[in-house]
Amino acid sequence: MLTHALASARSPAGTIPYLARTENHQPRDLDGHLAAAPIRTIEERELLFSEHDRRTHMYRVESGAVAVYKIMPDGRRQIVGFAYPGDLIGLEAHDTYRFNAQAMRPTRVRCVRWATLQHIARQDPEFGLKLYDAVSLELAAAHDLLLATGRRSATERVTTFLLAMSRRNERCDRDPLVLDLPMTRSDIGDFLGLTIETVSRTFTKLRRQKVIDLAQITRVHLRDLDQLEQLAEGAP
Amino acid sequence: MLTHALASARSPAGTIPYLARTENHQPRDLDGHLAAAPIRTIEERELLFSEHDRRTHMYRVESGAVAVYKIMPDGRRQIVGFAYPGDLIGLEAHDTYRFNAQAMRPTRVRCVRWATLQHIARQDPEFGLKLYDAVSLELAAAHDLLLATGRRSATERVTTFLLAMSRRNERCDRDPLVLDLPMTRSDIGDFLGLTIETVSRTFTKLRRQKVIDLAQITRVHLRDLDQLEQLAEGAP
DNA sequence: CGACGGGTTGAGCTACCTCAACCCTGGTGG
DNA sequence: CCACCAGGGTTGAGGTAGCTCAACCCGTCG
Repeated sequence: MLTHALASARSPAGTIPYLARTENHQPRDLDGHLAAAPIRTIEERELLFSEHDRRTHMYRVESGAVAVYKIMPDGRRQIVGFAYPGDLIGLEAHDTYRFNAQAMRPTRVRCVRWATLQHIARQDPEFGLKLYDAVSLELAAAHDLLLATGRRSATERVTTFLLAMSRRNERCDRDPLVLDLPMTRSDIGDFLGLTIETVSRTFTKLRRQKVIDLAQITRVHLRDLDQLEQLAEGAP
Repeated sequence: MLTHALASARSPAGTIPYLARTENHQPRDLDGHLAAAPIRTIEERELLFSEHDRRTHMYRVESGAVAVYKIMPDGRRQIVGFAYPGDLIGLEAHDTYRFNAQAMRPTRVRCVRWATLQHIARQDPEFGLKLYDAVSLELAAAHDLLLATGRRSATERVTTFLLAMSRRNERCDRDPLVLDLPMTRSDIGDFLGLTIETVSRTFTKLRRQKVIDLAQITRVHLRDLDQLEQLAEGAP
């Protein structure tokens, strides 16, 4: 779906070897089916589906943005990814959904019944392999997130996140220096494993260092990409 | 491959909803092919493959144990999983390996050329779906690890790890109360995102609390499963 | 206008990291 | 056979990054 966000392709190949260069291509045949698939509209904060729901559909985000997360028994929340237009949700094989998916803003998704996908895959072996490829991308994204959060400083996490968002913009032919962050500080924190306070402090620190600008809360301008990359790799 | 380790199935369904109950089943057809596949023997510390190597094979561990990890530019290491007998390695679609795989002890693996797998999948749609299922399991395992390490205390991480190992034993019809840990403290630390010192201290704390016994370094006896589970969920 | 949700900022605390000493075991070689 | 060494593990003391708690700000909505 989206932790692709953390995959960076800005750097020359090999510079950040631990961040896989995952792209958000979907199987071509899938595209065909999705073009015709019905659209469902969900409002801000509305759930697309919940954990343990019977897994009926696979979705592709058309517009808006969706947070995918789990709630732990003690109430803590781990966001495993943000899905943007073009991203797939609910792809992995399981008879129930393993996450909650909640719209961060008004969102439209195309819905494909899982049974349909399975049916196609049984007829067309290539399609099955495409599904396999798509989940592999998800897996790479999950590993990227794992590396991005494991034993790294708040600054490293936040800058990695910003660079990933920038990279996503680039892929979608949008300005890689101007980020629109539909998620709250709390969302970012629950994604990166930080508290809202630490996220906030890190943003202001970056602003003071003239690495970013915070015109509005949801709008971040990247001022110094080079230093941002330095910071993401652990520079002081 | 193996972060399945962190999937717990000991608890009644729903008790630890954030730990998916992933099993280490492989596609049945795959089993057939693996039974006939050639065996490669690797010594302790030897690399099965390295990151960026051309991905030629998929492996199944027959005996021994393998650590799968990435090295970050600053030298830190993140282990993404431990592969035990029955586990698959190098399953995900990518033209190069995305990790290093190193034997933690003398190990035998069966090797299947990726081209062969692909060939079969093109002929037999069911097989493609099996691959898809298998990667989905990997994905679930990666998410489990993400939840296990994200913003949780050292005690929670270590106990979760121990319970996962116990669960693995149970699946393999071995004593779930006696764990054989082939990995060093450093390995455990790099897996859970902790330093060796913290891992060590946590072990001795658990020993003092009579939750575990440490007969030998590589052998852990679980004394109080209930409390272990309490601790894994965040009890003081 | 007040209430509320989200964000920022500050002060203090604590869990974990760092650094350093020490122990134990197994292997090697004189 | 024992001395030595190296690698892994444990334990302690001290430092610090990020968490907690709390106050405050600001924009929005009723």
